Order: sequence, then C-alpha cells, then structure tokens
Amino acid sequence: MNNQKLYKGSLQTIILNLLDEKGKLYGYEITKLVKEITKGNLTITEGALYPTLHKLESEGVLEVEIATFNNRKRKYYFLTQKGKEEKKTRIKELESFLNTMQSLINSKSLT
Amino acid sequence: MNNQKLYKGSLQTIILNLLDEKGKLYGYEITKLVKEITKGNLTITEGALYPTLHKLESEGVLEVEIATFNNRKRKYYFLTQKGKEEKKTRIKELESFLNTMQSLINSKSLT
DNA sequence: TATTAATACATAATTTACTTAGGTATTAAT
DNA sequence: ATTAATACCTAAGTAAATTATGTATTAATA
Repeated sequence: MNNQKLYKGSLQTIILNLLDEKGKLYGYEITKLVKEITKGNLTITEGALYPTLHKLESEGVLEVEIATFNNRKRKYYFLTQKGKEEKKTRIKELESFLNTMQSLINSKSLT
Repeated sequence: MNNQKLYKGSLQTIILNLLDEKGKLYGYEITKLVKEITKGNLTITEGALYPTLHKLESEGVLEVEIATFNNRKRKYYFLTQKGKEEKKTRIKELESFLNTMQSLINSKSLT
C-alpha cells in the first residue's frame, strides 16, 4: 500500500495522542507501537521521529525523562500541560480533516 | 482550523475523485467546488493546483480540452483510462489511510 | 564464536508537496 | 474608475518527510 504520503502532516498528532493515552513512551517504543496498532500499515521512520520529538520538546509540548534499561539508554517522553492542550486541538483538527475527506469522497450526491 | 497540513498528500486523490464523479472540470472550478463541498474547510491554492494538473496530464492520467467561455479560456480536464485505474487505487489507499488514522485515535482499548 | 538482528539513540542530505507571492488578461460589480 | 471575480500561470521559499548514514549495546543464530 504505497500511501505513505497521505500520512504527511499527521505525525505530531499521532505522537501526542499516543503519549496522552500511554502516559510516557520512548522513541523506539513509539515506532513499534504504531506498527502494531496499524497492523503494519504505517511505519514511522526514525529520521522523522527523533527530530519531531526534539522539536516538540523544544516547544514545551513534551518533556523527557532519561532511564537506563539493560545498559541501554531510553528517553521517555510525556506531555506537559501545554502538550495536553495541544493534543486536544490536534485531535479536533484531525477529526475535522477525516470528516472533510469523507465528504469529499462521498460527494456524488452533492451539487 | 489551522489543519491545512493534514491535507498534504491528498490533493491528487481529491482531484482524481472529483473528475471521476463530474466527468470534466477546469482548474478554477475545482477550487470553487472543493471549497463548497468542504464548507470552506479546505482551500486548494492555485499554486498547488495548476502544477499538479500539469503533472497528472504529463503522466497520462488526465487529458485536456480547451474551451472558450465569455472570451475566457478554460482548460477542462478529464480522466484517461489510466486515470480511472489510478483513481481506484488512490481511493483504496485513502480509505486504508482513514481507517488507520481512526484506529490510531481509538487505540485506548488496545495493547 | 563470529555474524547478524534487534534495541535505542542520533543527524545530514535530499526530496516532496506544498505555501506564498507574484504575474497576465478578461468580465462583472461598486 | 476601481475593485472583485474569473481563469490561467510560474518561481522562490518552506515544512515535513525519506533516505542514508552513524554509534553503541544486547540477543539470537549459524
């Protein structure tokens, strides 16, 4: 399914939503989780993920907590209060977008 | 609703779908139609639209028919056979994308 | 035990798909 | 007479990806 480009613009929304649901997640965990939830339909590349996490952190939307597991460093991200507000806004925008796209592909009856 | 970036990647799908439904449309008409169907939620900019139409034409997905109305030139676009196949593929990809996004924002119960 | 896969982070160069900002030309409205 | 609407167009800039690397540790496998 070569439809990866449709996902362009939705990465931040996906991250914010998952963090809101799960509390905290580290980067690599997000990639695995998304693959699992979407049954392989969406693969988040690390080249997209890490810079996005850093950007959201620099904007005060996320905060980090560094942990060590099996001698491997993990950077757990979680939503700040600002991040929780941002998540709500993004989800509303996504729902509006999904509705709009639905109306566009069901417009046979219209006009 | 500053969610325009979510639409990134869906322009070709929207064009192909509208042309399949309406038969033929000219560029400016597409912008008006999309604004109307989406109740103003989506504005297709001409800077995005025209290059995309030209690209789809060069790929053999669309063909053009030039008409004159009120001394104004209109370029009517319509799907080729290849375009009709392409439209089906794109719609399937879009539906898969919409389903995937739905599952991502409804994943509370999962995992 | 040597090699590959998996885990976990990261960045730099490039590409894609736009937005923004301009431009031409005609007709309709104020 | 001026502005808005119709109808086309392109070029420069930008955001958000992809692709291609890189480091380091642990687990699995041949």
